[in-house]
Amino acid sequence: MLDALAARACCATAQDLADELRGERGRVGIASIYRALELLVRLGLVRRLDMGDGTARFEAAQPGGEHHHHLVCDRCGRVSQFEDPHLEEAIERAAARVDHRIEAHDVVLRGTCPDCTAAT
Amino acid sequence: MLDALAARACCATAQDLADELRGERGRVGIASIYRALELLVRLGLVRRLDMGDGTARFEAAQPGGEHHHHLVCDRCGRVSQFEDPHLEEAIERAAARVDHRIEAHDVVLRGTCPDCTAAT
DNA sequence: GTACTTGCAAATACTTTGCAGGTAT
DNA sequence: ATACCTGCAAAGTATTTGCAAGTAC
Repeated sequence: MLDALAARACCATAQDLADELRGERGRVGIASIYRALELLVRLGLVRRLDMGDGTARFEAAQPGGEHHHHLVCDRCGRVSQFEDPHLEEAIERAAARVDHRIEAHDVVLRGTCPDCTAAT
Repeated sequence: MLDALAARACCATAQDLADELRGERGRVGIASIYRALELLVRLGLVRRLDMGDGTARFEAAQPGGEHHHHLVCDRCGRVSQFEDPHLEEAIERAAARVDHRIEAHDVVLRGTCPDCTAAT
């Protein structure tokens, strides 16, 4: 049940998840959402990420260490995703060069999405 | 005056800035900090960034488009910075490949800092 | 005086916590 | 009955906004 909520498209806010679950089952407290998410994050099944809009977003962790990064539209705020093995590799190398023991990384690209560019 | 507050080491929270300014001048409202920061961000002199701890951080933008990225310690929460031209280049290439018009990017590496590794 | 900035306090998120009631074992 | 999970409501943070007072021109 808890995994089911995380197994959706791309990153969702706690509110998104609450709305979706309220459609499927009856009453769902927002607190339960946060509690479940906290657990899942601790288990490494869900990643929590911030994209500068003050609200946390959550997304299911890919099984094979596989993961994507995010594009945020400055205009409409929409978040989409992309993958780039070459970038991934460059990050690995950068991570090896610093004196921290790196375990994870986040990349966010900000700009204007095609829709908003067209709507100008 | 406003620039002076942004011209500090690495990223600072609004609260940090308020504390610092209260030491220099007398009373400073937290609201003024946010108002000044909002203005500076809009002017492109300050960058706002989130590192997943729910509180926004601010840092002065480097003049020459020069910029660094961040390392966050999972243990102590300390934030440090690093630069990597090679990574920078890889990001540029990735940005060119997506269909958004990219104007900025953030990279955060998470892991354990040397101090915390030693303290284990 | 007019226009702009300021600090305080109230308002608004978003997230976490306390608690009483319900479910499962 | 015990232990756990839930929803609601209250508490806690971080940030924004309204407003009266202060400053600059």
